[in-house]
Formats: sequence, C-alpha cells, structure tokens
Amino acid sequence: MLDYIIMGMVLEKELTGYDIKKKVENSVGTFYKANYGRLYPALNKLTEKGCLIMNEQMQGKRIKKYYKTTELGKEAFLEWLSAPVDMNMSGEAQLAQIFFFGELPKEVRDKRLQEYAFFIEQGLNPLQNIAKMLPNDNSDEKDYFGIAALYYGIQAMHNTLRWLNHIREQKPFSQFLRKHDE
Amino acid sequence: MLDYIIMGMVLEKELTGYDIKKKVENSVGTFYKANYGRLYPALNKLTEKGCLIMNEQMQGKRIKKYYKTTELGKEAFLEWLSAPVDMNMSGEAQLAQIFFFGELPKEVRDKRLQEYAFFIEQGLNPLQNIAKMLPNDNSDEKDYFGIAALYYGIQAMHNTLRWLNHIREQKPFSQFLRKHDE
DNA sequence: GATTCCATGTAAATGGTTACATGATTCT
DNA sequence: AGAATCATGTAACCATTTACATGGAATC
Repeated sequence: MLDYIIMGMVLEKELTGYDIKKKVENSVGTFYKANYGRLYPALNKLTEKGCLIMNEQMQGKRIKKYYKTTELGKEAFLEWLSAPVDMNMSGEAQLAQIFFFGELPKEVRDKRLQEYAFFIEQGLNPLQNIAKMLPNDNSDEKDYFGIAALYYGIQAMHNTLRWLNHIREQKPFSQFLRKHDE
Repeated sequence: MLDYIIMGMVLEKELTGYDIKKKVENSVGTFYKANYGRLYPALNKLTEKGCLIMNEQMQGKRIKKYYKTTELGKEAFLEWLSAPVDMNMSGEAQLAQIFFFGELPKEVRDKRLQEYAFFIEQGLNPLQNIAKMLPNDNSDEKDYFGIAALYYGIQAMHNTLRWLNHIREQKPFSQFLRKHDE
C-alpha cells in the first residue's frame, strides 16, 4: 500500500523522502500514516525495482535525493489503482485508494465506484436487519453503547454511499456538507 | 487492543475462543477484525497472566475451553476503558473502545465522550480551513478526487460529532438515521 | 456419505512502529 | 547562539496475517 501511495505522490513532480512524507500528511493523511522507518526503505526498494528513479542533488553540503515514478512504476501504480477496492482492508485504506481515482480513465473509475457502492450496500443490509430487530425502548442500559456502535456503522455507510453518489457525478462540493441540527 | 476486546467479551458469560471470534464479528466486527492466529495465543497469554480463567469441558470426544474474565482482568479492562481514547489509533479502533462504554460509570464516560468530541473538533478545524481556501470551481479535473477525500473526512468527522452528541444524552436511536436526498 | 461448521492451534512470513543516530540549514 | 526544521537512514522490537494441520460434530 505504501509503495503505491509513494508512486502516486511522485507521478509528475520529483520529491525527496522528506517532502513525500509531508505531502502524504496533508493530503491522504486523514486515512494513511507514513513514517520514516518504512518510507526510506520503501524508496530504496522501489528504486531497485525500477519503479522510481532517484536523482541526487547537492544543496550546500547536503545531499538531497529526489524521487520520481518511472514508466514501470506508473504501470504498477495504475494496475493497483484500477483493481477493485479491497474490502478486507480498513475503510481508511480504501479511501486512500480512491484518493487517486483522478488518475483513472472515467470508464474504469465509474465501474469501480459503482462496484464499491454495491459492496458497501451488501455490508449495510445485515446491519440494518439487526437494527430492525432491536427493541425500540432503551431496554438494557449496558447494551446501549453496543447498539450505538451499530448505528454508527450504519450511519457511516450511508454517508459513504451519499458521498459516492456525489463524486460519481463529479458534482462540486460547495453544497456537499449538510447543516447539523443540534 | 485485542486483549481488551477479549476481556470485554467474556466479562459475564464464559465462551470458547471460537465463540469469542463469532461474538466479535457480529458486534464490534465493523470496526475490529480478529483472527485465530492471534486470538488463541492471546487467550493463552491472558490466562497465564491471570486475566482470564479457563475451564475445560468435554463435549463427546472433544475438549472445549471456556474462558471468562477474572477480577484482575476486569481491573485491567476497566483501566484501559477509562483511559482517554488514543487518537493515534485508527478511527475504527477508537470506536471499538467506545463500544464498551456501557461498562463505565456515567461520570467517567461523559468526560471521555466530551474529550473525544474535542479531539475530533481539533482535527476537523485544519481540514475545514483547507476546504475554505480551495477554489470553488472545478478547476483541475485531476485534483477532484483528492478534494473529494478531504470532504469525505470532514463529513465523517461531522457525523461522528453528531453521533457523540446523541449518545452522550443516551437518546434512543429510533430517529437517529436521516433520510438521504438523492 | 459428503459437506459444512465447530474447535484449537502453530509456524513462517510479512508488515509496521519506535527509538536511535547524525548532521545541515534556516529562522528568531 | 539556540531552536526548529530539513534530511536520511538503521536496528531492534513488536504486531499481524496467512497458510497449514488436525479432527470431532452436526446437517443435508
């Protein structure tokens, strides 16, 4: 996963490992955390494999290593990107993939987004059935937070579906966020 | 984390490892995945530590091992549960903790929920500032999905805050889910 | 009688974090 | 001058997944 995120970050502009980490933080950062402990080793491995090219530059007395994705890397990246979203991964990791969907041809992208919505609906149904069978009154105090977690999941899935509908049509986000009734 | 989830699952009723996995799946399952590869070793370690008691029972020719949380285990569980939610963990893992909040005294629980809401607001602010500075028009096609991910994050945080407000007052969930405008 | 589910585990491989180590550059 | 940040890495440790291995019990 980190490999693909790195390659996605330096598709066009070359960056240092340090820059890449910063870029990850303030873009996909909400969904994916990188740290130097595996970032730098990953950069070396990807360079060895030929997925990145490294370009050393001197800045005063310091060597800076700039990385950029090669054609081979681009292929690997697009292969990963165009594969169906892996539902075994955490929701956050799934979002990290969709983050790059702008790099995908519209056809493939739409297919994947629809597919993804379908998977979420499939996960949503059993949860909704459980919710329906639950007693309406606050019967057992101790169970409340378990039920709350269930509803959290249902809500989150609903919201993801709404979001997917939105981005499938590439609507602007000016009116995406809703007012919240206190 | 798994240790505490296990202990939380067998606070009152004794279960086998197999049962525990099932119970995790259809309760916190949306947020936390267990697998036998670490579940069984974890059961042994917790038993050695004295956090669980094991009770072997014969069912025909098969030995079944039932586990239950000891007093020592309960203490450890409650200590974990009453600590502030660790914001370095994934959002899913955070929810897995709140799942057990029914076991917490109201005072501690309310404090933790308010604290948690505060942390989320703190994470939300920078994202909202980025969103505000973004050009309103769909300037760059390729950036659209990056921006979409940003809005997803903002939406998710808003929803979490709304949910937290709801559960802090222990409101029933009959009207929690909103209708979705297509 | 075969398949599915119940039930318990282990071992190898992989994945990932944390702390450490070092030093240059830029800002105050 | 001192602090913060830029910049690159390693090593030890810890966590986690996957595949394998085994067999009883219940269901069709």
